[in-house]
Amino acid sequence: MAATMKDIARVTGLGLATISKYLNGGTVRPKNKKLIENAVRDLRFVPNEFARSLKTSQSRTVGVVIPELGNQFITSIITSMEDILRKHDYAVIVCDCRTDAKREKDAVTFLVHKRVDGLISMPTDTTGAHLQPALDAGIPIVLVDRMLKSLNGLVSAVVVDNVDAAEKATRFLLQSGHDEIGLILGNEGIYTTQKRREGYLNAYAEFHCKPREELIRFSDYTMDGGYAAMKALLAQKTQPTAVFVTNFEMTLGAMLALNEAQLKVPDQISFIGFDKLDLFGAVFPNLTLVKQPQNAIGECVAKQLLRLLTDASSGPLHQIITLSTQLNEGSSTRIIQKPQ
Amino acid sequence: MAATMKDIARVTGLGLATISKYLNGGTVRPKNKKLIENAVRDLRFVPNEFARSLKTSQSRTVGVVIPELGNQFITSIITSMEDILRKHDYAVIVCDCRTDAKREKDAVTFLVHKRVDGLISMPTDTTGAHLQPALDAGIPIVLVDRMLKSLNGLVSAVVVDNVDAAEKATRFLLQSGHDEIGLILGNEGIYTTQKRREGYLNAYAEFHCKPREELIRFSDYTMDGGYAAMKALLAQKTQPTAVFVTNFEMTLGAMLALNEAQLKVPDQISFIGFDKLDLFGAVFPNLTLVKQPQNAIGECVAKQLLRLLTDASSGPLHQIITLSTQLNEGSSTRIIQKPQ
DNA sequence: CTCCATTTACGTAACGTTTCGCTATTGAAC
DNA sequence: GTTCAATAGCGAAACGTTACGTAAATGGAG
Repeated sequence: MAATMKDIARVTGLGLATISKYLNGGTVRPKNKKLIENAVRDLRFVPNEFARSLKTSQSRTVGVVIPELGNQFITSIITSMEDILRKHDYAVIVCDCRTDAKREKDAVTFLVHKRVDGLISMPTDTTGAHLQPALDAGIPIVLVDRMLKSLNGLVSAVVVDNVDAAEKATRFLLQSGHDEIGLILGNEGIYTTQKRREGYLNAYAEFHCKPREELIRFSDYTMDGGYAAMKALLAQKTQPTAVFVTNFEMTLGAMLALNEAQLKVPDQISFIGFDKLDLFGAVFPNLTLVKQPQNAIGECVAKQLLRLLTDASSGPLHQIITLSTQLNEGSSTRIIQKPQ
Repeated sequence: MAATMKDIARVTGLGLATISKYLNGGTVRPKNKKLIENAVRDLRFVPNEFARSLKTSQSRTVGVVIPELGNQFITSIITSMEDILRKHDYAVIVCDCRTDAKREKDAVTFLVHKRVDGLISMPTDTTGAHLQPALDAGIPIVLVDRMLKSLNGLVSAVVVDNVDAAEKATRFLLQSGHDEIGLILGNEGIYTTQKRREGYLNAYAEFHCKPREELIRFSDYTMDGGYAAMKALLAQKTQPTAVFVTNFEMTLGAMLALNEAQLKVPDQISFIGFDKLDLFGAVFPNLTLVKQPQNAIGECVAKQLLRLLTDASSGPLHQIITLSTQLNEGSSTRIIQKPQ
């Protein structure tokens, strides 16, 4: 049915190898070039990717394993990533593992079997064990948002400067006179959790003081988790005068808890959230929040992977790239007089 | 490097065809079965999908073309769809076309060249012109959420009963005594827009009356669009006593406009939104809204495509499947005494 | 122990590319 | 009109499967 290179060869009277050369950007005599171009058009020839893949061992396909497609932070990264990769003729296979270790492992195996050329992973655990099959197969890997120290040197990663992000937010609150700053973090074992905690403590250290332990709540990066953590903070005898929440979903949950408790922001409590997404504009206008550069992250991941996929020579193979965040000042924080 | 079937044949002393037969579920003598299984394990044999695809002309891959990955309604459909397809060993290539006709067309061409076995499309226009390359290539297509009448019989589709959905919502408001019900729709040319408008008018007809034309606002299914449309409704001399907004993003935008106008829901205005997503739970608890069965849609799409991909015989090839919606009563509407 | 109907095994030819190692062609310089 | 680099073109052998058509092995019946 569909035309093959053989047909082109027959029609043009040229050899198979010549057609192949032309199609792959090689130079052929102008006369033959015309000949081939006409035949390609007339026969509606489209190269068979299967045969090409078989010969070259490349699928021009990359796999993406993420914990949750419903997460806007993630989809906004994927959008810009996919855009770039597709421009370079790479297809993106998305696997949602629903924050489940088994599904995550299965997804990687699935993708390795599909013979993707590269893998992008936002790991749900801290070991990175699920990546072993890809590592064994020699498939280049780029981690997103979360490092896995055990895989240092074996994979690339694109993360944000989490320490700095948390430091900036916390410092901002401290400078405004707050000293009882609640901190709502994700799961204790996760990279971003640890870094953000570190930044928070650094800021306190700058001000030569230490936060009460009870101000730091580990949660799980979900809306419900954020809600519960905020409730717990409010239930304490000494309520915090400000709260810093460290991801999008928990920010929503925490705000819900504040609304329920009828606490006015910023009059009764100051608030800094995380991740600037369109949505916030609608529901909580003017929240002060830490803005991660999702587009830049997506682009960076795509470019990093393309580099690994093409010139495997230039520079050190694997890199850790750290992007910086911004503190977007809204009107959800206020300056207080510290009662002395 | 990697083991091939030839290696298995050599190690076991069996023929190539026998190995192939076993791998494809054929019966071999128990003794040979053991032999092969051992060899497969020892050599870590994994079938080469490239070669397989070349022979069978199947990629075991499906393409998905959507207008916007950031849209939660869409991602929730994709999540359940991808789950099922992957279980059947199909990879899902996602192409976000950003509601852009050119990108949409390019995406389809890209996927056809990648030789996907099937295509899932949520069309951004009403012509379906972008699907031509897939149609030409004989690739089965399943439309999601939006029908294209011009393609009737050529593609399958999974939609919800939009007429009924709008009818229920509007009827509910009419029964509560409202007769000035604002309606915020999407782009005028789109399938869902037309159907939802139809349902709204049907409900009015049941009550033997007609809405004022100015109550019906066409917008564009974006948050900003919803915001503007709501503003426009509120700017009219006769303000509606209730509003029905017909998608998720516009619901957010409309609520924002209400908040800004300091209108209390439902005391000053009754409100029915669209699409029940986790998020609403947090930001506008207890909104009355039309709930579309995203999971069921995703499942249905996946199953429909799998049917087209496998037993191409059973039943009529292409089907239009209509799922029903639910009206989730919250507390954003109230019964009013119609001033007589 | 033979025979025959069933199973199971196998050799081989595709599938449509890319690439290696040559040979043929080209055209500028003499 | 030769000669010689340089450039283009070519034949054929892979890549690793599947599937067709036939050949061989099996084992119950006679």
